[in-house]
Amino acid sequence: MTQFKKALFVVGPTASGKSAFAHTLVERQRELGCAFELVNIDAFQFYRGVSIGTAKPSPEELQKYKYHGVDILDVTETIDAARYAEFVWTTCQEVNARGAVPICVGGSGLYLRAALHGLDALPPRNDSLREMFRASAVAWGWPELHRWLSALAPIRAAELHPNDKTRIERALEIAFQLPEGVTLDSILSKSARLSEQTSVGDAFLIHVDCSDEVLKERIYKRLHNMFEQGWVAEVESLQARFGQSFTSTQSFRAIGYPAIWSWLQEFGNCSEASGSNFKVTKKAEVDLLKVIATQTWQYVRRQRTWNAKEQKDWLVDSTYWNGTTLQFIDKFVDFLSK
RNA sequence: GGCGCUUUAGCUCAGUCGGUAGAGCAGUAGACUGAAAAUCUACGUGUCCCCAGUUCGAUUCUGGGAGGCGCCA
Repeated sequence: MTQFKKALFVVGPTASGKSAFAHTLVERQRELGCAFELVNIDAFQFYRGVSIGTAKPSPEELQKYKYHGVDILDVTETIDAARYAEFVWTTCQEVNARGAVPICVGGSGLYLRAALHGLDALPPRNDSLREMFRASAVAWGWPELHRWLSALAPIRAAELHPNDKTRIERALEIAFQLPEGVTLDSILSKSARLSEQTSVGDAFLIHVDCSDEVLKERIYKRLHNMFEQGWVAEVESLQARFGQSFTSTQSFRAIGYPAIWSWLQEFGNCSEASGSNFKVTKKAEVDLLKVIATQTWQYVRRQRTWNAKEQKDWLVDSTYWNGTTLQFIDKFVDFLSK
C-alpha cells in the first residue's frame, strides 16, 4: 500500500521551531533542486476561527509557503484521525503529481501515526452509540462498560484500564458495528501496533527539538505574544458568535481556549478586562498565562513520549538555531534526489 | 496597642479524641488504532513555624515567642 510517493514529516514539540525549519527548507528549495509544498498536520489549524491560539501561519506565510490544510473546516465541524489521514494522503498525492515534495508539519501523536502507518479498516465514529454508552456510564460507571467490553473483545479489554473512557467507548463503538461473526480482537490480532508498522509511503522523518530551558522560554514568549495579538478578543468573538455551544466543539479542546473561556466568565464583565484590552499585566492575567504555559508544557511531555517511538531520519537540535541557517545532511539530500 | 483566626508536601489545604501524616494541583515517567492540544495509568520522608512544659511518647494538649490575615482602637 502506497499512499504517497515521497514526503517529509517535520515533527517535534510545540514551539520547538518546526515551522521555521520547514520555511527554511522552502526558502532553499532551488539549492536542493526540488520544489516543496507544506501540508499542515496539526489537529487544530484545520479550523477557521481558532487562529491565534493554534499558532497558525500568517495569511502571507500561507501563500508564500504553499500551505495545505489550514482553515479548511468551520469551528463547529469535526475531523477524526481517519479522515485526517485521508486528507494528508490525498494532498500528498496531489503535491507529488505536481513533481513537488510535500513537507508535513505539525504532528499530534495519533494523527501522525494515522498518516504515517494508516489505521486498520474499522467501523467509523458513531455519535448515537457514543451517547448511549455515555448514558450507561453515568448510571453504571466506566468500569462496568469495561466489563461489557471484556465479553465482546477480551483481548482489547485487557489492554485498557477500566477508567479509560475514551478508548472503552471507541472499542465498544467498533464492537457494536461489526458484522456477525467478526470481533474486534480478531481484526486487531492480524496487525501489529501502529508504531511498529511500516510507513504507507516513502517518508523521511525530521525531529526538531531543543533544551527544556530554551523551550520553556519560547513557550512563554509565544503565549505572551498570542495575548498581545488579541487571543482573548478572539475567544470573546467566538463566545458572541456561538455562545455556550462553542464549548462542545472539537476546536474548543485546543490548549488555552477553555482556560480563556472560564477566565472571561470570571473577569470578562469588567469593561477594562475585555479582550482587546488584555495586556498581561494584572495578576489575574499573568495567572491565566501561567496556567496555559503549564498545560502547554504538559503537552510537550506527551508529544515527546509519542515521538520517541517513531522513526528518526534526521534529528535537529534547535536550541541555538536562529531559524535561517541549515546544514543539510547527506541522508536528506539522497532522499530528495532519489 | 487590644481581641479573634491562622502557620502541615513546590502551591492550596485536610487530618491526627496524644503513638511522627494525606488529598487536589504542580512535578517526573509511561500508555495510546476515528475526541488526541483529548484521555488514561504509575510514582508521596515533609525540621507538621520556634522554644519550654505535661507525658513512656507531642505535629496534636498547656504556656511563651515569631510570621501572616481580619476586626476594634
